[in-house]
Amino acid sequence: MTEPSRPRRGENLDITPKRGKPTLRTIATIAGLAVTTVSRALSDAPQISLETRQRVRRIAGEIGYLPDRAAQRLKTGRTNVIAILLDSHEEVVGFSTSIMYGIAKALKETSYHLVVAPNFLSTTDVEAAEYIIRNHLADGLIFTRTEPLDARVRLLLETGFPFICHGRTEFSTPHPYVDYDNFTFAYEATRRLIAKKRRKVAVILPPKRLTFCQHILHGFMTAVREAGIAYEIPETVDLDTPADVLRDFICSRAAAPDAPDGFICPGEVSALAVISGMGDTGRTLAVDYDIVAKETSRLLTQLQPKVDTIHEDLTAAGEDLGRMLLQRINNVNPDDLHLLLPPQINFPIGSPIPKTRDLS
Amino acid sequence: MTEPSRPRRGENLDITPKRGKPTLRTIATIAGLAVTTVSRALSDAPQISLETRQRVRRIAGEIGYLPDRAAQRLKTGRTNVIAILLDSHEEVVGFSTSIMYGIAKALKETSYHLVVAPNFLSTTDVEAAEYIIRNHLADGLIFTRTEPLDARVRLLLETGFPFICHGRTEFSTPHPYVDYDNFTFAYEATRRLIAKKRRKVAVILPPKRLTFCQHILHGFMTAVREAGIAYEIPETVDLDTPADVLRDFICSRAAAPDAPDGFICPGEVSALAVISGMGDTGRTLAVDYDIVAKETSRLLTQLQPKVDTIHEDLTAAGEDLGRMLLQRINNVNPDDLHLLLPPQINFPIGSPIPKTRDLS
DNA sequence: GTAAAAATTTAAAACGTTTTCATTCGCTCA
DNA sequence: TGAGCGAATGAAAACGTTTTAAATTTTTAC
Repeated sequence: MTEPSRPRRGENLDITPKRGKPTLRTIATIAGLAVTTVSRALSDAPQISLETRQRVRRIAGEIGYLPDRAAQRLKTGRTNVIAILLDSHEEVVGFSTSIMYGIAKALKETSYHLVVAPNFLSTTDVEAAEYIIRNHLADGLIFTRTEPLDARVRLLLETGFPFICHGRTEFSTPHPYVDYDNFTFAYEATRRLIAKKRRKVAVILPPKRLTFCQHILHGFMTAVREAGIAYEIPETVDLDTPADVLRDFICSRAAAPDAPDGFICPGEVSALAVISGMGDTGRTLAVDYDIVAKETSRLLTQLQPKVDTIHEDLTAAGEDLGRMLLQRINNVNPDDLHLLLPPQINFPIGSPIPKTRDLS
Repeated sequence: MTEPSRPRRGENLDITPKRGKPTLRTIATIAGLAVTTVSRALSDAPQISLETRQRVRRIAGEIGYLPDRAAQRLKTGRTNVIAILLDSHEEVVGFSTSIMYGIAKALKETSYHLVVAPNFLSTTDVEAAEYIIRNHLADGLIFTRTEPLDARVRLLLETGFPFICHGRTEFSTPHPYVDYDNFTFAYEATRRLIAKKRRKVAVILPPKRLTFCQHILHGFMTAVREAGIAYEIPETVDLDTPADVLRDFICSRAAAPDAPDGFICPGEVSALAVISGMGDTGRTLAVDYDIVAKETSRLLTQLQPKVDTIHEDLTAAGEDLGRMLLQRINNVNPDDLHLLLPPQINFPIGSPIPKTRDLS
């Protein structure tokens, strides 16, 4: 047996690891400590003496140490990533971008990163969620536009994978969500039109399968019934209908003698389509008819003669989504992770309204 | 020497690893092979016999094996991730979303994921790029809205980190890019207005620091000079100006006796602002003035009396960006990774134009 | 002054891959 | 027959962490 090739203590002077980046071992060698101790010192473990902790921190800072995420992830099983199912539809201007911007804001000072899940394209949203769980691509998942019995929610509840969604569902098991109070949006929007003496109001609803369609419908119907006025709910178009199709529909409808003289538009594009369609048949906004629109960007601001708007702050929603998902990952009770964001009404409202009547 | 403790073939029946997920070892045990061989078989290494290869593949499929990305990443140093610096501005409708959608499309069948870099928010874009390089957060980087001497490009060229950008620069070192032919856009747009007998044309330029501002200006000036007509370049507003401010500007300008009767709008929001502003002072589109707008969503389609548009397909650009970045990561020569996307002109053009005169 | 207890530190074994280097096995060729 | 060869497989060492269990030092208690 020849001399063992293992270097004795201090013998290995080549501190720099293969790839050039400093590792725990680099710090350990410099400080004359064990890797274990360094690891503990950096993660504020209890047993490390204050002096050692500070010295390790200082060295780490000086040599620009950054933990290797892959190694951490391999060891701990945590990815430090949250994923979002990116929506392909873009009828609400800047929808996904605003949400993502907000999420990124919430993740800013954490160790988490945001990955965009390759959901769309010949894959359903459920399959995308499945993909994320199976590959353990993230520690948590965010998605939007929920349905009452959303298949994604069902899957995630079954597997116990942490998630939060933008929009409510009707599952009996509670789960985290952030939603916008679309009931109040629709209720106040409708009352505004009624206050402006409009006598037949119409609402452009979101696709029926989406939960928030029910909320808007509910708010709309409540106001309409309270006032006892005529109303109209177009069946052949919805909020996701391309602008030109929607406009053509409005055009044809405007020609009829019983055409509505008030419109609730829960999206800026639909508002533009209505204005354009009505304009084509000689109707003037604020004279012959009125609109209350949901505003999510600065698109409508000041643009038209005067459109009443109710604002929905999607970036704020994104920030809440990110923050609350992190809480969920840290085992906060889902019952404490419900948030209903209030509409920001950009016109004077009349009599006080009953508060949040739609929370089941 | 005592009996070695290594289990004999088939002796270790505890196939399932701690975390429940099948690993290479699971397959190896089932197949009675070494982990090495399994790894090779799955990665199509040359020395493995066809029979073994097929058997391993079959078993892997049956037990639902998925490689652990963290382990691969730790071992190989490759992250299998590409990052995008998300732009916070959203004056071009759906800009970021469309690009990301395209990138995701390009990444679809690869092992790559897309992460959104936490760039914005009290951090400059350069710092965001630095962060990504230092943390080795991704194998490649995508960003948009380049400047002629873009600080991000400079940094990335220096460090040799793979990247591709949307927009050109003026660096002498070649680097991959995808760009839209904004020269032709502006040139043809201007010629269209001239053909419509407009006698004074104005262009809403992007912020001056951006490269594509120069291209638009160049195309505009070329057409204007060829025709020898009057023109106007507003100095106080640009494409990133909020819609309401832009509209107020147009309003005030429209009142003057020397107001333009033709507008180039390289973005849909600016087109709406112009229409609104001109409308406020009693000017009618297609009668008193004309617009040629760049169209990136379906927002303007059919909406207005008749706006001439030139289309820019941002999703296609995103797809090219993703595809070409992967090529760059695989060491394709940067000189071969240049792409200039042609405008899609939605109106009849007159005489043939010289082709791509703007490529230096 | 010593034994027990507490406070620190450390060695070594994982996590699941890839990769280097060795080994086995059946052949061919002298 | 056995050296030499190529094809196929395998053992073991990494990659950079975290964690379990053990060892060391220091403090406290008597």
